[in-house]
Amino acid sequence: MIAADIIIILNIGTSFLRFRLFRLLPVCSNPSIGTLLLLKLADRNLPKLDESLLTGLPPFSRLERPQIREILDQASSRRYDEGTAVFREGHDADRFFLLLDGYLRVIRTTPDGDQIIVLHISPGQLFGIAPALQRDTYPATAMTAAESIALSWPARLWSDFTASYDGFATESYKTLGQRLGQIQQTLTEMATQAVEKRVAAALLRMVNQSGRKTDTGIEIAFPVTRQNISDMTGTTLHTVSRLLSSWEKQGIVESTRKRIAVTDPHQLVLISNGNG
Amino acid sequence: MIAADIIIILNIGTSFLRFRLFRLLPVCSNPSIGTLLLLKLADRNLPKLDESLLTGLPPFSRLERPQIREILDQASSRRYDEGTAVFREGHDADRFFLLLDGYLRVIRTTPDGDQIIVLHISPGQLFGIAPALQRDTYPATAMTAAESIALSWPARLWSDFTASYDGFATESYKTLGQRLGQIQQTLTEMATQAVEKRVAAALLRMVNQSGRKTDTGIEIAFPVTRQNISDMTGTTLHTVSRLLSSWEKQGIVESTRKRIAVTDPHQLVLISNGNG
DNA sequence: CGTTTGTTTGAGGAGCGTCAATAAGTGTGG
DNA sequence: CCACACTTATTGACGCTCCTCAAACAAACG
Repeated sequence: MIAADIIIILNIGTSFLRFRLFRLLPVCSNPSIGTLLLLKLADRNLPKLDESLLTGLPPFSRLERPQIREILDQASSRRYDEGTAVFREGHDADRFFLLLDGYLRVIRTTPDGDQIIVLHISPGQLFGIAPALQRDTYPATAMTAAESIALSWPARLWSDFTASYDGFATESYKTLGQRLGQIQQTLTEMATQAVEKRVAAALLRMVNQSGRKTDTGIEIAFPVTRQNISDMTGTTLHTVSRLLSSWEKQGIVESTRKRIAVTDPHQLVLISNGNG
Repeated sequence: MIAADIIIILNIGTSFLRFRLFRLLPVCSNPSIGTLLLLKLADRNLPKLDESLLTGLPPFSRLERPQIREILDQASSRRYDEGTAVFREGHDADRFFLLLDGYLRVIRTTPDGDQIIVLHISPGQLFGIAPALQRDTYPATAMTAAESIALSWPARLWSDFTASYDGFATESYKTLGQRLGQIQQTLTEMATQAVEKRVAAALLRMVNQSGRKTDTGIEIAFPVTRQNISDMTGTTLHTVSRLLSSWEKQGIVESTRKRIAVTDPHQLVLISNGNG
């Protein structure tokens, strides 16, 4: 599979690569050696980015190709290794971003060092849109959960974009609204549900947002540690480990180091609803 | 004091009343018999609402009087008794609102009946701005914590407002951003801090947002029950009651039924920071 | 003056965090 | 290729917070 990808890429060249990356975006991204090669290219901005990169995405869906061309010409693209920060809480919010490939965690840190994961960002989503909310600093840190590539624009372009491009503002605020709803959802869970339900719900959320099928079940498409899950649910890695062990014995999940697959999602839904 | 208010109102008539309500808005609203009388008037829409009602408020601060006149002419005003819902979670988001006087709680309810208070809304703030985020239903319930009065407009006007009035969109999204930040703050607290700190922080937030000075300390300007506080902090009314009792013995707070005053805010800050 | 709503306080126990020790997997350098 | 450091995961023992259950009291309200 991987070998085939490489050969195709080398033979057909960059135009196919662009198509391939584009094709991957709307569905769940499946980073392979193929896309990673493209990432290297995009990293240097060598090939002009293709319009098809953005055509399917909500903020740009109503735009014509020339407009998308304008937008892309003003974008910088960059690759980030796993575990690096795209921007940090409190820093000047001078750019806004679009995740092309990979996965991000949005993280807040407390004064005494505890951190919690507020939400995850999947390919195709805008992030770091503090400028849209008239903030001059980012309210949270964006950290890559896997190797990622993102476009970015200077913050001052936000007002140009919303003014010039029909539907850009509309669609952007729509995703913002969804994100707000999601955080509220997490908040109520955190406040009312027992740890077991919260962990089950967190797993389900990741699986729904970025699950990919394997032969035995659905696996989360980016590396996750027990510690990560405890940061999402406000508990400790020990408790998460115990829960996962017990679920593995019951045949609900399978997991190895940094990899978790859900084999019986239905059962997990039952647990998250309290009928465990 | 109250008697004086009534006399003044009856003598001077409605034009002064409007001024009075306006004057109260930018600072902390101090609902008295005087404003309540006005509320009755506004309730029936009898006197045309005065432009000065909106002049000081962020979303309208950059507008000229004729523009504000236009906006007001399209508004409905209504009074709500304490404990009634302005709108409910899941209902059609057909209007957006501005709180003129009173206090609101934004509440989410879980399937099994638990509810949590996501945030409070103070006079002068927009709320129910689901239309701005392209939502067709409200994501939460808005319930009055005290007798309140609010203006509202049909959702379809939102796009008109943002298009026609300079700074309206900017300022609205700014408050939205602040609100998002506040929810994230609450989320991290909920996930990382012990109950005692969360309750202390919740008290401080209410005091900062809507505290009014009394001779012994600063009191929260709207009715709050132990149950309410437990809904904000994800605990039980019993635990809150125990905490308040203990703080009262230490001289940090004073409280009677539905009324809480903080007499030693500094001490409360220490507790919320973990140096209790 | 009875009813409703809000508050206080106690007793008991479970959930889950803390402490601790070990093991398994991963990457690095010689 | 092995030795070593480091990260991640597992599991047990212990005990403190804080929830649950229960009962009585106080304030508001018609």
